[in-house]
Amino acid sequence: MDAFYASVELLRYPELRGKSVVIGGGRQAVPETLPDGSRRFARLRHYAGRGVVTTSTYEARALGVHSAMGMMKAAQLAPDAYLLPTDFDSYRHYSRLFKAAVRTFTDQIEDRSIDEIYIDLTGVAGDTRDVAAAIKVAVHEATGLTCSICIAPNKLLAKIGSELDKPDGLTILGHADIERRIWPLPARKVNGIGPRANERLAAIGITTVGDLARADIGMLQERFGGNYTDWLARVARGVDDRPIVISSEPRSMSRETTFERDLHVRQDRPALSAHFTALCKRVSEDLARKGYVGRTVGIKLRFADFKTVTRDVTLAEATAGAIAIRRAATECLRRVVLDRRLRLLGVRVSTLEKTGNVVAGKLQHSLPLEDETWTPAAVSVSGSSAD
DNA sequence: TCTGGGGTCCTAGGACCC
DNA sequence: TCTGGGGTCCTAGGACCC
Repeated sequence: MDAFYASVELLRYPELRGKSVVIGGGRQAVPETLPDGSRRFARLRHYAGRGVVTTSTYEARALGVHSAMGMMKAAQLAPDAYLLPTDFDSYRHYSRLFKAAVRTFTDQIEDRSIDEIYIDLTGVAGDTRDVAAAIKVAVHEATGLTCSICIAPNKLLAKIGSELDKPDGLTILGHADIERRIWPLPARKVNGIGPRANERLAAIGITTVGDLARADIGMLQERFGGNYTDWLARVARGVDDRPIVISSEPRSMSRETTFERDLHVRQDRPALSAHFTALCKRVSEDLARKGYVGRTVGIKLRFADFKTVTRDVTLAEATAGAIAIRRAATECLRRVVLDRRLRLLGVRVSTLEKTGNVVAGKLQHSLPLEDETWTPAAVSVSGSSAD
């Protein structure tokens, strides 16, 4: 889908069409409806606080505002841009609509994310370009939104190709097109070559897919190891034999929060404890709602210096209960030296098993849950805590 | 004025088992 | 008297994706 979240917002606020719009940040950007029915939108320049850009319209992108950019930086680049909060319920709604529209063509669909799918058109009758065009029409009729499609022999090429003609694109790529259309592209365009790999490749003079195709395999192996080199070599030739995976089970469920300010382990203990409990409850509810229990419970901490640590523990029995999760998460917490302020706290449950539908793990508020459990041993050891 | 939240997969070492 | 060759599970971290 093209600029999916932003496009969904423009359906609701058509007066913003053609303008720079940024979606993200915190909560306080809900448009206000005036007595005359017009709406007043927040402007990016007034934004203060933590948070990143979730997405932006093409107009804002032209000003250099991109996903994952800090909001403060975005505000410098595009102070006049309109600001909207994210509304995931709405995006999920349109996600279901567009996927249902595609499903009228085939059920051979791999669900990649809220706004992206792979479709196996092998068994679908008709010229593939016509089919793709018909899918685009169906998606637009169902949602009012445009998408970009690439028809290719595999997922690797389809993914790269779908971005060549955005928005509202329709691209056809065959193996014969690789040299002309894929090799000139930055290596970073390949799904799987991220910022880190891109940097390491650039350091040895490889910046395009074509560079990669011409690179000396032995040299790549020295730097990247065998498996990754094999993958890089296949990528450069457009080779990918991954199947379309039409169903899959979740591996983990988690919740995390970045605090509005970094919290001190002792001074802010009540707040931390409340966040911790709330996260455990939310994970518990998520598991129960979706019908899963999990055996491994983990925590994630991010310190003020952005260093991140995780700890996890595997239980004898799978659970979805908030109390059991909190108990296990507390055990994990005690294994971390808490000598710096915390920026983020997260709780995760993995090694999932399906239960069917189980009533949400009940939480007994009377138990030690609220407070006593946030007593990290390391803090006591450091000697500064009297309580 | 840096840097969200929800995921997946891979690697690597150690424990443990036969 | 330095000790094989499998295997699985657990834990921690990191890259990457949307």
